[in-house]
Amino acid sequence: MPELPEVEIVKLGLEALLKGSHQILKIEMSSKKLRRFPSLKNLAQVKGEEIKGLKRVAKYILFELENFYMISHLGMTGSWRFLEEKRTHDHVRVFLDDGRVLVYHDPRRFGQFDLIGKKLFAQDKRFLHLGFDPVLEPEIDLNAFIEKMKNKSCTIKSSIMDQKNIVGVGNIYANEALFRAQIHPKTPTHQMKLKQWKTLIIEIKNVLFEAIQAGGSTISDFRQAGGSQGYFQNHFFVYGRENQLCRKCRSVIESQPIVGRSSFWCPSCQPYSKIKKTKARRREKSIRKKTT
DNA sequence: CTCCTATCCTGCGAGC
DNA sequence: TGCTCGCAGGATAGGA
Repeated sequence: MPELPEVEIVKLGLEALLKGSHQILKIEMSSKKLRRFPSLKNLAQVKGEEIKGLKRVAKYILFELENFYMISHLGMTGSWRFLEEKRTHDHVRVFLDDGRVLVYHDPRRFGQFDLIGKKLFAQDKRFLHLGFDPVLEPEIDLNAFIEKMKNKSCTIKSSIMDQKNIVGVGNIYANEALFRAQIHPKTPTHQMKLKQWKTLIIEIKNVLFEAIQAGGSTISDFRQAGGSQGYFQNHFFVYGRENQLCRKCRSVIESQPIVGRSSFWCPSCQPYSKIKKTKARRREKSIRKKTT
């Protein structure tokens, strides 16, 4: 479950391991399909190109080559390692001119590996409608942002996980940021007050920065580019803590899926009672009636 | 246009 | 012990 901090950590690790100039001799793909994979033509054309540098765009890692971008998205279980031996679920092998082989491993294959010509990059749908990056561009026009969000009926949790609004926040950090900002995850987006938005954006930045400092969060699969673990999972206030005591007020942490994703909150730090009856809540009630 | 749901995929752990 | 089943979730296609 790599989110912005984990992707940033992987990118920094790769950057360190790829210091100096490196040429790509060839790229081998496994026969199993990833969410995205390059055309045979691009795979052939990329031979001999040099890796000039790495960038993170949202949850994507971009290897800047001479004429291409090599695009990596870790999906749920993706990881990069320098390895010789073949393992199951190794899907991409990038052979470098110094003899090393950079291997992309991804059991669940939710990830992407792609090659795209630099000229086509600007119009690629994956990168066209991205929201602001809380780490790379921490200063935003708050009024314009709130204006964009004010008519949204969906929950605040899905709004901050929507890459069109803010990039890099996934399920874990959405839960954690909402706890820190003392906002219930089911709050309808249009009900958010100016002060709540200010606090929430600050807490999103805080939690992402702190997670990067801790080397990311290692939940089952995540590994840094060198294979080591992150430690931020030890600092979760709510994620995965259903029925445990709130670290701030000792109330019992609640959990329930919200738009299909597991969600956790403290009922007294993030009270639901403040929320007025809304379309969203009425709809939820009618769904409950149907299922009982 | 916006909103919302289903889908992809494998490993793991709970329950019997 | 060994089996089945449900869940984990980022992005996206397609339906309402």
